[in-house]
Amino acid sequence: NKESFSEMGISFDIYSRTSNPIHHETAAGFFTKMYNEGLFEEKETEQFFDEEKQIFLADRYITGTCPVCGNPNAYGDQCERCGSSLSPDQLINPKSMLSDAVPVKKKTTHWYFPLQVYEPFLKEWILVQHQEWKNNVYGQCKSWLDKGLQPRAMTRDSTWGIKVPLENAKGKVLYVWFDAPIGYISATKELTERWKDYWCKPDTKLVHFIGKDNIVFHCIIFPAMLKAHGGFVLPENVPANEFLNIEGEKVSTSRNWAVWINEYLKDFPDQQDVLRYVICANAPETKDNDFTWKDFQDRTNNELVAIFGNFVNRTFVLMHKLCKGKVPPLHPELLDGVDNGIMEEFQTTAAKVGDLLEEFRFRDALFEVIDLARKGNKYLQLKEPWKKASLVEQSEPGSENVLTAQKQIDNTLHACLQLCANLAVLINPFLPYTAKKLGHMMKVVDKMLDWENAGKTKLLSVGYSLREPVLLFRKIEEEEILMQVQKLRLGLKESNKDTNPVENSSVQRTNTKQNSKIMDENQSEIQDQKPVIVYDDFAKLDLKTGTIISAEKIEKADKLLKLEIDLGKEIRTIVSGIALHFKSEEIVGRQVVVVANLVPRKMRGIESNGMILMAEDKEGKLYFVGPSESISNGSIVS
RNA sequence: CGCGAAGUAGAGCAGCGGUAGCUCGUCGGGCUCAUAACCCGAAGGUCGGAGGUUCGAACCCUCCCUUCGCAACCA
Repeated sequence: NKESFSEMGISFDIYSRTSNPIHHETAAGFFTKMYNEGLFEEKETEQFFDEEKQIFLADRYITGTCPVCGNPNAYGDQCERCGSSLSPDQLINPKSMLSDAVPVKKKTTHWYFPLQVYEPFLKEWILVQHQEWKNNVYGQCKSWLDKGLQPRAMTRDSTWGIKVPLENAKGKVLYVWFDAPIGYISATKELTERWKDYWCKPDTKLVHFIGKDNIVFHCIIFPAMLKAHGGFVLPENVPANEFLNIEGEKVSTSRNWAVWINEYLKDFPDQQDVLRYVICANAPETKDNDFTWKDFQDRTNNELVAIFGNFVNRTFVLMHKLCKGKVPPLHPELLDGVDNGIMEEFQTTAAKVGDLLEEFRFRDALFEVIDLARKGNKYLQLKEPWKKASLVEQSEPGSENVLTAQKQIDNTLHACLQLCANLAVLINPFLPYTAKKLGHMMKVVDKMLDWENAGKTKLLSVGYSLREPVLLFRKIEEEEILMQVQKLRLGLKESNKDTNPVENSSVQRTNTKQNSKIMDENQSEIQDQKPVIVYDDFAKLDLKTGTIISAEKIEKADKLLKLEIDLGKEIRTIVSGIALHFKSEEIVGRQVVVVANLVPRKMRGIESNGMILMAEDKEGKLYFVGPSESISNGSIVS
């Protein structure tokens, strides 16, 4: 959430949500303009309709006998037994899963966005003009474009979402992937009246930082929408990352398989940059990667402490010992190739890092910065100012040898100090807290850390006195990471046997996978305020307590668990989309609250008779809602 | 046979037709201003598997395996 970002030194110009009125307005306006210009195909399709329930049925909600293998429980889209792809027309004795009524064909109108119209444009724009896009992004786009794009419905029959702003569109809402990316525009509007400077001027570089699961929406559908609407810039790049796992397993906030920022900072106070470093140095830029605490320790101790921190520390210690705590003067007549070489290195590294950042190769960029510190260590080693210092001590004061030696020491430490200043500038985008600490040691203003100073050789003026060194990083001990790994494992267990229901939250889980993803991207949340209802509406709900007596994962469905719930008088089968959040064995025996009079619905062939109430926190973690103490099954909840 | 990405030393990555390389770790030696760097040396890889093209393949082609994502499911 926003606080965690902020604690880690990540700030937002705007942190918004798609439930905002300005977004509804913007998305509806976007649709209206496209509609008025005739950019949608209004298509009336005949869809199967359940007259009893007065609802349109998607293909998979129709069941019947498979014409191929005779399976009596085939679906309108596919027969699970023989694997044939079907259409509902082919089914023998079709019936609605919701009511057993025989589905009738009824007309429904939706607005389709003819993506195929923009295919030539997209092919040119992506396949020709943006060959520099990352493999994973380019490959997926190419595959979609090669297959040929299809018209895509931009509206849905649904009760929630942004209403289609047309008169004859009752019960129709905008498709989530139509309105969600428009949220980026809405948020900019919320940020500034001059939002057009960002969205409508050709010198804007629009970049979407996303995960690999959202590539086509940001590279194909949204750009096509922007192009169709007109007047907007298109994304310059979409450097989608792969996924980061933790200790070999997928991150799961609900299973508590995660490193929580607030807890991290409790265990590692003031060490934001260490985590930032490890995550960036090991970012899943080209393939899925793993965060391990061992790697965290290794990278911290061997790279941050031993290379970067050590270089800065030894430079400062030597400067205080050998140069009276001041930036020593430069003696050009004594500069040799090695000295000049390291000074040139500032510039080449700065340029390299800059280029890599422009190419979104953050991992490599960060490596170059550390590598500069590594070169600093080598330089210092080669020059051995401490040896010259002992020469100065042993020789006669004022002699030629002594003067020369001191001058050489000056040159070396001058170069090292300028290098430290450069390190501060170069590391600033990655490790801002470290850059600040360095700035403090060098007694410079924050302005010096600006990128424009990267590569400059005169960031610190001669004679300026600097502070005593502070250690930038500290070693991570073995016990610390063992504790973290244990914490992770134990945390996983605790969440399994956690029986305390969340009492002050009764938010029903309504968001789908898709809009929860959009939440992540837009940093927005689902509508947390629903319209007021009368008591009668509430009274219609038949809420009962029940105990989960069995839970099993459903084949071929990632997220579904088939639950048997003891409601006292009866055992109900309920299918629930929580398999990613809970393992079946860990929820058996739990008391829950069930909506008992919900329309039955088949999912993956299993009829679900009700729904389990869940609460979801900001992180997307799910909690069962249940009685605070054990209570007899079938008790009324009101 | 739905589509895409990935599979290279203990870890993380680069190489994408010409004697297998980088950072870290490991082992031995040197040096010491420093939270120990730096230098010298060593071990460690049948480049996911099997075929094929080529004088030559980690690299090109074919098939297969594994992982992740898309799609489907997600009241």
